[in-house]
Amino acid sequence: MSRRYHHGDLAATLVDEGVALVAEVGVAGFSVAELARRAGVSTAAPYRHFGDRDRLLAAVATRVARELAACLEDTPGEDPAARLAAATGTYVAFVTRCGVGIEIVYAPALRRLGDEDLAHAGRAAMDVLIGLAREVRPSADAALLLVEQLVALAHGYASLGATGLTAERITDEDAPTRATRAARALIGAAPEAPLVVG
Amino acid sequence: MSRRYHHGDLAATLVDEGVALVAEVGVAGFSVAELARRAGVSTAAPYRHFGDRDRLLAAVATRVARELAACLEDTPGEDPAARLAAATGTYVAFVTRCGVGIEIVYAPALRRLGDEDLAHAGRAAMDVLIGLAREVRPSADAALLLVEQLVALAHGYASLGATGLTAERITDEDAPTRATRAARALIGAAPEAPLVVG
DNA sequence: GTCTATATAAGGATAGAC
DNA sequence: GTCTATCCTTATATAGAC
Repeated sequence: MSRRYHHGDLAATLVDEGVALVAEVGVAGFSVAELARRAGVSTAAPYRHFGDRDRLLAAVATRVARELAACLEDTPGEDPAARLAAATGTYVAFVTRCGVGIEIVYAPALRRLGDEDLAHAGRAAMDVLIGLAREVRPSADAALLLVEQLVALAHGYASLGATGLTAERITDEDAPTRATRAARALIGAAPEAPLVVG
Repeated sequence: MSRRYHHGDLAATLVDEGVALVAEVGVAGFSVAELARRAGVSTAAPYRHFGDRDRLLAAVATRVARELAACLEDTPGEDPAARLAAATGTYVAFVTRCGVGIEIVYAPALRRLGDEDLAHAGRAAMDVLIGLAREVRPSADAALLLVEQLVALAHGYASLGATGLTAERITDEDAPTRATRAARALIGAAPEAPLVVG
């Protein structure tokens, strides 16, 4: 029996393994060579399916964004405010687990590609949060501002939790729980009217 | 007149240029080779002053942490709460300008070195924020929790501002201003009692 | 579609000359 | 203390065989 591997769909395998690779080494550590190694093919093989490194990474990013949107959508909660706070925690948990968040969609190298699928997936993920925010903030502008604040908060907790600023920690809660707590405070705070761009 | 450059203190020059290099290409883009090039010396020269790449980066990180502490200390404001909110904005402005924030102190590669100066500089920077927080939160635990939340928020705004999630932006304010606004909301929110680690 | 082999480039690090 | 020269590793990407 041959040790040779027949890939029915190497492209799909590469995206699957790519998500796992990013989860392990982060976006910075992503490399076509390492990905090929894990998929059990030569370093040249991926280039038959994706023109270059960035297009392959964009495909991985699209998959990640879709999984993120699905996670956010599944977040439970008793009322809209609770769901939104919990979704912030879900976001942190997702980034902790997957090594990357929504910022991959806006990575300069990938933006340059103008990938439609990627842009759409990124927008879909944000739309989940915006939908929840609209239920706790009357105006559309206030809802967007709140989402911006919560995403910043979540992104920060995800980064700090990973690198370990938590040497300063004062509780035994994990990063997602602490992010949820902070989100609750922010959601509960009285909204200031944002300036609308003229 | 000789084109030859005599460095009275190459070590100091390397740290100076290292800060500028990190500001330009980020921590990920930091390289001894590029730094040597900018200092006008061979790629071997830095290794006479710093054992390896990480020790050189640690020296740069220490300098960055000290500059950050100085920036935070200089933040003006009418009262403690206003100063703390403004300091959050200052942090975002610093990271935008210097390409890195307090997380460099906790980078795994550098933590492994156990560099005393670096650890001290990092703690000093955080102590500025903790000092301000203690003026707006009665308990030490609540103050630490608030600092954690504000640093997460600042870190998130700095990252998103850089990568451009601001495609979603609804105001014409810059990232530091928006971070200050969010910080104000968080500081104004009623503190929840944090769990103390047993 | 996949492989082998190769061109090209960058970086970390060391040995030994000066 | 600094340079030149070199080695080793890693990665992107392509050409041509199978």
